[in-house]
Amino acid sequence: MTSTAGRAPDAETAKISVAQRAIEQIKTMIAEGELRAGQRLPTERDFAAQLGISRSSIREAIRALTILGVLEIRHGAGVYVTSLRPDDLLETFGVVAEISRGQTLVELLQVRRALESAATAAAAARITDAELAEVRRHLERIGEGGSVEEMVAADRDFHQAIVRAAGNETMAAIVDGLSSMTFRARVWRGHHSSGAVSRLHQEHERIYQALAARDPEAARSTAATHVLEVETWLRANLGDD
Amino acid sequence: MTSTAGRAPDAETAKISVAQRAIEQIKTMIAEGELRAGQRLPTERDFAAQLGISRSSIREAIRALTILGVLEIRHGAGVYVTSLRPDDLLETFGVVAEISRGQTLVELLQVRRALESAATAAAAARITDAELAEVRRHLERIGEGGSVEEMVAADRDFHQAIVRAAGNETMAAIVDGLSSMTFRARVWRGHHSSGAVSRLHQEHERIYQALAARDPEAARSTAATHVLEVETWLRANLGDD
DNA sequence: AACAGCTAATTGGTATGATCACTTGTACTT
DNA sequence: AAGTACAAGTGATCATACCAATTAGCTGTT
Repeated sequence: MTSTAGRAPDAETAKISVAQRAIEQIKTMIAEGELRAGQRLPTERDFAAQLGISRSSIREAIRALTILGVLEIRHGAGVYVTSLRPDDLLETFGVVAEISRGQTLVELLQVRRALESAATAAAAARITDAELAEVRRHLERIGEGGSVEEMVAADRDFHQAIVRAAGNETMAAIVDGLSSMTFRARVWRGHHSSGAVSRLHQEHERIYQALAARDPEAARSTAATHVLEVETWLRANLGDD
Repeated sequence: MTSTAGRAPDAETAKISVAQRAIEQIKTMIAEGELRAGQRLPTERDFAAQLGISRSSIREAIRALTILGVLEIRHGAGVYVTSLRPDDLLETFGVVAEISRGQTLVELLQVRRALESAATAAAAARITDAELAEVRRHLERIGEGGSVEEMVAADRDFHQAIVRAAGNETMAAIVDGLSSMTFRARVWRGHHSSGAVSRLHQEHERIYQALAARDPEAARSTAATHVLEVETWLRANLGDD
């Protein structure tokens, strides 16, 4: 993929489909700066003719790259290259979390543990008062109780605000994709039915205190502990799949 | 009939495209176990009729999910659900690394630093003698010199073997996608022209020693230092984009 | 009966053209 | 001058035909 794109045109690309080749061509155009962020592509009809393939094929290529967050389609207006920023490109990452089951969910949480603890530590070192206040607001939303949906949304916003404060958009996009809403809901429901919600509250509070104290090491360990709690819960409830 | 009648009058699925709805339906079928790993889907013609859409549309949906690593198409044989394992689902992750530039590359390295240091620490705690020997082999391949391509391949194999030894396939797949071959080549060429290759060698050696000593903390810090070295180099050479 | 090779049915891949739906710019109306 | 209506451009969907790869079944030989 990386290596074969630019080189030997015949050997590698001979057997793959027309649409696949079109995908590679467009990717190469972007990688080499021929197509830039925000730029408009030729119309489907023109582009198909230009590449010597049918409209069906170029459409498949365009849709594939749209799925990957590289292109954006505006009905009636044309096809454009996205901003190519991490949050565009990593949107599909969430699909993994959505359809993963069993052991893979545990593995995903381990990834989240590594990333979120690093991000929370970084956030502690550079978070602004305004950002910290926002984190506080989400924390209080969680404490207010309410429907599971509201709790889940507040929970996500809490962690998202922290990770964003770390100043690494790429990491934020990945962490965000790692935990789907349906999975978060499962965790909350599970903790609710077992009366363990207070434990989550405590952990959130500790994370906030570490951030407020601008203590990276405390932030790192409290964040890791929090994800680990979810991890442990999941291991004990894997039978539900 | 399939979509609008079956569920709530969702404002969500009202405006999205036919193909997009088909994608969601297939994903839901997989998430709910209606479609299992390795299972075969109806033929394009049957499936299209079943969902009440055209073959073109179902094809777009199928291709999109193929790109995401969820489905696998076998020409003449049918469409199948993949293993749904992380290495299938995260293959597209590499696209981000391929087309990223500038600041995003730095951010990607920071993600890699967090993940690879965690994975290397885990590997130190559980690596087998056989796995350690494999790591050693790749390390010696790097030391032997040779073409840049060979060095790059050996470098990738070295890190890959370590991350795999951590026992988390998901993390391994992500880390693997984080560093494209073209980027690795850039790093090696850059260090070669500045005579700093020996620094990379030293770092690799230290990582290996930490693994051989089964010392997780040493493994964590040596791995982090190594990625940080690349990170620092990149910051100083961002003008090349 | 067992096996090899060929044939035909099955199924995905591509192409084409028609038609629908959305966006945008422009000319017209008020 | 502002707003509206229209028309051109462009993506969305569909239907159909034909090409290409695979698979299963048949045929023929041994």
